[in-house]
Amino acid sequence: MAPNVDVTAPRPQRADARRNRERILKAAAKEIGARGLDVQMEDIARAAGVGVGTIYRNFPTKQALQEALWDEKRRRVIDVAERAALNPDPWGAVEQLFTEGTDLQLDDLGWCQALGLPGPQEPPAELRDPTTKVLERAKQAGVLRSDFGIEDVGSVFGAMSTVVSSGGRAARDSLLKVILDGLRPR
Amino acid sequence: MAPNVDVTAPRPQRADARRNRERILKAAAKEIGARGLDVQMEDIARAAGVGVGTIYRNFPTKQALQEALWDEKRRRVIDVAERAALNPDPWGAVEQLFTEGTDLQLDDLGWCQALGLPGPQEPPAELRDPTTKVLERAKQAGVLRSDFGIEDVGSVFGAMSTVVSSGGRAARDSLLKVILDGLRPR
DNA sequence: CATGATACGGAAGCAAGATTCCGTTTGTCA
DNA sequence: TGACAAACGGAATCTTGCTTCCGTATCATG
Repeated sequence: MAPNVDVTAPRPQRADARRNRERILKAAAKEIGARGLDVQMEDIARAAGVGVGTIYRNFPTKQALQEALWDEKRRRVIDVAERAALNPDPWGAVEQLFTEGTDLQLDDLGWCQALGLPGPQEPPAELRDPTTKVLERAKQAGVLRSDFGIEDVGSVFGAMSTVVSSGGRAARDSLLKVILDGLRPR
Repeated sequence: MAPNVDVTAPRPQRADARRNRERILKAAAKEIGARGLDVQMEDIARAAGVGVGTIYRNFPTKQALQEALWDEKRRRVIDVAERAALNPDPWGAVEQLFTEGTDLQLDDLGWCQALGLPGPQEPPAELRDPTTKVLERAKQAGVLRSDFGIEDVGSVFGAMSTVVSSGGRAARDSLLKVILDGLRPR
């Protein structure tokens, strides 16, 4: 037997192909972030400097391309939640969670639109756990209203996404101020 | 000259046509309210018991049909604002404004979606005036935070629309409670 | 640098849904 | 009730934008 014949091993991707994949992701993030979910595949291709066919060689559908962007985004959202959970100040952690969380919405219209759509109601555990920690700790410390649960966090981000996408930073700041005040115990 | 020849007078619409127009509006409100903005013209036609052609004889485009629905909706929203302005309790008026305003969103998915879209930023005077009155009176009485302006009212309704359309009444209740608390002065 | 495998561009193909069109039906009026 | 205009239904058409396909160009290896 030839021990090195591994039938399952596709040889590595060509260098230019890998480069193109990155360009596509970057261009898609930029275009969708700036103009929203309904930018056309042609526009993304043009921005990436490739043909549409090249996009489809990397991502089977437009939806799959978006999903790839959300994966990346999800990583950043989880990062925000984890860093907030490390904040020693219980109320500061809450503020940080929502402020930095909505910062991620500010320059990404597509993401804001996607948050409005009926998506998966259950966030992944990596996101839920640190978020729960922030809430519980704040309630324990008596700085967060006790009827505010993990599922309301999604509501707040959903709500903010609409406001951010139509009113930008200024609208975000005003409404977030109101909501944060409303989160203090009565 | 024949004094009764009025060239600008189209003779009155046929009775069945007027009936159909009403049916279409009612069916459109129901379908769009239940399934959202992207119900198909065919579905609306079927629900109204007419052919698509009949819809187009009354409304030149799908957009025009929606606009007709929003006109009706706008009347109800103005009504809410006017009644709130009559509420003798300054804070009660604020609560009434937002509670009844979001009640209008509860059974109308299409309207919620439309509120999320980049629409006209300036509300008509008939809506702005009573709303301003409610806010000013509440600020005067010291029961509303002073940095909350008329333009933030739109933000709140936009925010709520997303929450209502994905979380229904329960989500509306939770978030509205938070926001109303946040509207009290610090 | 020759050769085969990979990857590319973008025109053509398709699908979904809005809108038009026209032969038929129905209401109105004398 | 007969005649005509007004309305109707819904198949055909048009539009828009995603996806596929294939002839050509580029990379990697001996």
